[in-house]
Amino acid sequence: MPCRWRRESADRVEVMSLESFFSRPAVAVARDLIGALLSVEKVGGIIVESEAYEPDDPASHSYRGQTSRNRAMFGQPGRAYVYRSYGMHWCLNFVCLPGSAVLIRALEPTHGLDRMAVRRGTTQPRLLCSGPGRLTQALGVDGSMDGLRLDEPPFVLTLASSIHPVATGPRIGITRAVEYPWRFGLVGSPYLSCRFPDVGMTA
DNA sequence: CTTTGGATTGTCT
DNA sequence: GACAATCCAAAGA
Repeated sequence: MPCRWRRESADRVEVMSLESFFSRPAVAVARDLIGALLSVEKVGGIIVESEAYEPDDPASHSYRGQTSRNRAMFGQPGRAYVYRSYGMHWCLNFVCLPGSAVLIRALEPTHGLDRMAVRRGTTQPRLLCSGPGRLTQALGVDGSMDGLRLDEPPFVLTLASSIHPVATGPRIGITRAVEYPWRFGLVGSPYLSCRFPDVGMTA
C-alpha cells in the first residue's frame, strides 16, 4: 500500500466544537489529530502518530459489539476510551462516531518533561512518549480516565492550526485486518513508535 | 543493527 | 484456557 500525502488548503482553519470534530469516521479524525497538542495535568506534547479503529473493522474492540470494557467506544464522541493492554499497559483512545475510536500511539514531548522522566524512568526524550503504553505512563493516564471528556480537566486538547505532511501505513500489533492502512504519522518525526515502511524516515 | 522471549491480567471463547 | 491495539532486556549477527 503506497504512502499517501495529505494535501489541504491553507484556508481550512475553521473552528469546530469537540462534538463536531469527533462526530466523524475515526480514519478522518486520526489523520486530523496529527499535530494536535495533548496534555494531561500540564504534561504532554504533540500527537505524531495515531491509528483508526472502525465499527466494521475486525481489529477493533467494538467489532463484536458492546462489552463492559469497550463501553466508552459506544458513548459520546470526544470522550476518552482507556483500556489495559497485555495486562500491564494502559492505552488511550479518542472516541469518534459510535463504535469507532483513534488510538494515540506517540507524542513529541513538549510539556512536563521532568515529570515524564520520573514516571518513565528515563530522560531520553525518544523513550518518553514513543508508543501507546509509554505515553500513557508518561502522562499518568489510567483506567480512571475512561469515558472522560477531552475538553475538560485533566485533559487539554488543542487542534493543529498549521498543515503537516502525514504518512499512512499499516497498523501495529494486531492480527486481523492488518492490510488496512489506518496508521498515521507526522512525516520526519523522530518520535514515532516505529517507522512507516512506505516512507524513508531518516530520523 | 535485528531477533527473541518474558512480564502480567482482564476479557472473551 | 488462550490471547492481547506492548515494552524491555538480552543475545545474536
